[in-house]
Amino acid sequence: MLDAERDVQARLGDRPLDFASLDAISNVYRAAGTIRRQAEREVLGEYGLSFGGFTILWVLWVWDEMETARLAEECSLAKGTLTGMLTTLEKQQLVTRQKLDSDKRRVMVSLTAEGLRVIDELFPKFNSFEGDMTAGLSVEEKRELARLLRKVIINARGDG
Amino acid sequence: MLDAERDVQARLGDRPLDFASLDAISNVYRAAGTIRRQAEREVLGEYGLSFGGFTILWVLWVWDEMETARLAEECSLAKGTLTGMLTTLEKQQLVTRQKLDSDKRRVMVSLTAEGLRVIDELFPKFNSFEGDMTAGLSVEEKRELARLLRKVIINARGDG
DNA sequence: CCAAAGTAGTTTGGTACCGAACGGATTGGG
DNA sequence: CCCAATCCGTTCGGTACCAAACTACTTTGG
Repeated sequence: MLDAERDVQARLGDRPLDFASLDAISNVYRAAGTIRRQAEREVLGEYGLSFGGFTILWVLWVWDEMETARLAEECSLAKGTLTGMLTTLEKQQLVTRQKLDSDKRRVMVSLTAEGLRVIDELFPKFNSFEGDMTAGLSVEEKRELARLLRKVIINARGDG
Repeated sequence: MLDAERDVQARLGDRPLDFASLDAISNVYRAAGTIRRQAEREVLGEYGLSFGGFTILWVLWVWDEMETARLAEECSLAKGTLTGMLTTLEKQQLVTRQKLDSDKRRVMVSLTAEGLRVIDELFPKFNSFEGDMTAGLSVEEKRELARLLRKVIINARGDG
């Protein structure tokens, strides 16, 4: 148990709360925040990328190009947020925007050659960092972790 | 499998990457982001609280009062960030700051009566939301999820 | 046709959040 | 003592992020 979990138990253990859900969801946050900061410091900082910016490059790497609406969805960002981040990435010359001929409201985003070079070099480093973050877990445990989180994600999306 | 996971596999499956770690860590983020937004919309919004602000109130609820350095650590925030958020919470009259007599650089933070009232009313709602987010998981699975995340958290802290 | 409704991305205003620089308070070696 | 190093919280400059208002474009119904 983490110190925090123990203290919560000591302080609130007599209340009619759902502690199993509490610990699970609290730890999702603790994990995400801690990993994010660690990633920005150890891996992304030297490339001048935020975690969000990295995610955009990664998504474009996997899918080649994508319209902004879908990209915002994939990156779990509000569309207004994505606009700003794409502007930042455009200034860094890592992505380009192009209006669609078929519908001039829409915008297609893709990696530049430099963007491709960066994510090609960076992603293996990031993946190795992911390995470090899951050190001590067996492959089966990693899969189980991914599986359980998948259920949580679907629940969270469902009510949206 | 989530669509995103499937597409990654299709696109990068032939590369020498650690996919078990990739899926596990990616899903930690997806889950955290999705839950956070959902929580702010469904539970915290009506109280005018951000997720971070709520976390501060929650920590103070469990520990009664806390110095800023420890509070920042518990909430996974940079100390500069905490200063701003405490100012917001002070304006909302939910917390108070008090310099220590023994060391005038230090600041003790505690809930106001109103802050206590709010978190007392809000936390059960939030805990019920946590239950919704883990619907479909057995108690054992929730514990397993918390356990696996705990290992990740410790790894992430360790290198810091 | 064309106006009204709908859709897509951007702009805006505000909070959250970080790292680095700052300034007051404390502590320790000489 | 004393001042230099250290320690704390705050301030500062900048990005990330959201929701809501806005603008430009497309679709639809009469």
